[in-house]
Amino acid sequence: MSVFDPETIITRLRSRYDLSQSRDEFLHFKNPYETLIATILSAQTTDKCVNIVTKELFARYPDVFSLANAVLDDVEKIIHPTGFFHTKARNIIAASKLVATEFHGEIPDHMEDLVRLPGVGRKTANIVLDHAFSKTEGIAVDTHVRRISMRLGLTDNSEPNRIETDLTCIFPQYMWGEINGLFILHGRRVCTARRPSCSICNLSDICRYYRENCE
DNA sequence: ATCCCGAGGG
DNA sequence: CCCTCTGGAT
Repeated sequence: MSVFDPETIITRLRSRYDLSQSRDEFLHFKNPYETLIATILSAQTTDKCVNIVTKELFARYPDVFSLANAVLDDVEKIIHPTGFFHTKARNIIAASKLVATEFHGEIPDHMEDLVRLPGVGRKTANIVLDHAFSKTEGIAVDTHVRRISMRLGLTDNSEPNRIETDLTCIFPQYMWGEINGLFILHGRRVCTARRPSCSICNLSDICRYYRENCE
């Protein structure tokens, strides 16, 4: 058995984290429109914050067409607590306009199209595909996924695009969505940026970082 | 003080 | 590769 056996990694993380529970808050959005906007807003902030502002946002702008015609200033006021409010407000309005005009009001369900929307990078697109369409097309590389992948020794690259290539090569497609969520939870709770809790980590025996720093 | 379930631009 | 945009949580 290879030390990077995907089954080993996913099985051990599954035994530690309940993914269905932690995703609940994020999955409650009714349709792809809500999921897309909420995901764009969720950059660098918490789910709780996004849940609060989207309540008012979606009450006032229930679909792409209403948001496409929204006044920038009004949107900024509503989403202010999420941070980066100016950029985010411009982006969600511009993205709605693009969806309304070029995609007939339907949120695109493919990576190439989603990434064309302002404010949507590969990370956001992956989450929208996974949550709104159940079509995970890759592994969304955020800081947690990046840190864990490099510590375990799954990749030597530091650039997100290349890390994603390495990970999608190591893990079979049906694991992508789950690996994503599990790595993020593990990164927040155990494999933290500073002072990782290696003593309670059940991956330490196959971790390069642990071998080189903690043994 | 430091970090976050980022994106866009230089 | 670097920087900036922002607020909130810890």
